[in-house]
Amino acid sequence: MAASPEIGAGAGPAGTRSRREQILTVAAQLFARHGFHGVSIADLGAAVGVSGPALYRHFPGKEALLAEMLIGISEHLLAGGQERAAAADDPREVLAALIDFQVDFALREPELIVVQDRDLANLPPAPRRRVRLLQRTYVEIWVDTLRRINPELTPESARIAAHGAFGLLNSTPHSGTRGSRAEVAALLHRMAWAALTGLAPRAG
Amino acid sequence: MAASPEIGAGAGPAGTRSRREQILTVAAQLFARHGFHGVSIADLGAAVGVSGPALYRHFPGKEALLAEMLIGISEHLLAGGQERAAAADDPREVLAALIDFQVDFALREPELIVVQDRDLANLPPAPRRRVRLLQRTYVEIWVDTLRRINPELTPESARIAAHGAFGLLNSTPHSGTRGSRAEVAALLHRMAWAALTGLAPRAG
DNA sequence: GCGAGGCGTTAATGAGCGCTAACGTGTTAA
DNA sequence: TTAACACGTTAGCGCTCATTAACGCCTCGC
Repeated sequence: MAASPEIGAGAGPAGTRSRREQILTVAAQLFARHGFHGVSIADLGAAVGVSGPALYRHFPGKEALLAEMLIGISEHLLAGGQERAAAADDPREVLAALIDFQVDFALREPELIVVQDRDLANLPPAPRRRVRLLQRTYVEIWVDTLRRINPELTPESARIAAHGAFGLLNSTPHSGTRGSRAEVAALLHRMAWAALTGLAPRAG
Repeated sequence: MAASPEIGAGAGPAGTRSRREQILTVAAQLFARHGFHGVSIADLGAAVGVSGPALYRHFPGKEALLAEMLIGISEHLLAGGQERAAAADDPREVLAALIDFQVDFALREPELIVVQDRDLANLPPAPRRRVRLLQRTYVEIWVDTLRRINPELTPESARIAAHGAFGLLNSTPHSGTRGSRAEVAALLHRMAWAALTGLAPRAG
């Protein structure tokens, strides 16, 4: 229900904030369940209590709505990643903070996780490039951190490992999140940590 | 390019095999790139060199095509999982074989991985239930194996861990698979192994 | 030789969709 | 008071799409 206040808070008069965010939140849920093409403008309007074309008072079009959503997600993740990367010197501390951040996001906003990688292809070229750039930059934070921990790791391997960690941490939409939030978070954190630090050549 | 011969080889006269499989293979690629609703029957026909409604000679409809594809994937995975589970007594051996099997599939057929979890929602209720059941059964193989290795693991945790491992191993479509097939496979295998066996309470 | 059926074609139908147009209403500011 | 504007409404346009209809080959078994 409650989205992070940062995400999707674009420019605009103060009075429109609420409705815009309501639409974005509901759109994320519907897109996550039925896919971008599986949700019509009419569905979207009905879900927020208005009907159909009223959405054009808030967004120039359906694709623009998706664009704002996905760009908001990527910017949020990148900002969080940069913040964590700058907050500590020890790369192992940074990695732990990055994992915490990602698992927290994945548990709090599973719909956004789903939409982000499923409907990226439905974006017009310009915003798609923007999202891809933001995502790449975010991944690079993880890659750099991994290679500071283990300098023998090639960039290729580090990138594959980072994507693997995202897949692991972003598996929350698949497992239903029945257990207690904190327990699931701890479990996923330990798994990701083991997966990423198990990369170092074994001592034994 | 080359799909596992088992997948999608349904019943039918020998002469139709080739075309049906060609359609299924091409459909997987297009669905993976553009999503089920983003690919029209005309696109699909064009991609195999025929035009439009010719597909109705081989499938009763677009959704039926998707159904056959997804059911084929789930059956293939389940069969492979059952085979590995029966091939060894030591649960650690079984787990290693399961990981091998999954990573091999994920590297060989990344499009199927993508379509399976993205377009499950576009299936009619009946085949969707079937796919879900097959998937659940496959997951249970992993859950059982994990709990045989570590009896203190609760079913809930084991299920979350299994889904996490799938997310990790199925991350291949995101990382582009540039490196050598064998190296990537080894890396993902080590990560999954570390993530899943790191669940045991540490000895130290 | 010939009927049956596998496999393809083009044309048409009907539904759903994104989006625009035209219009109504309440609040706000000069 | 009234003009501007934010925010809704319903109709309708134009397009795409899945599906069906009607028809034409080519290749068999007889």
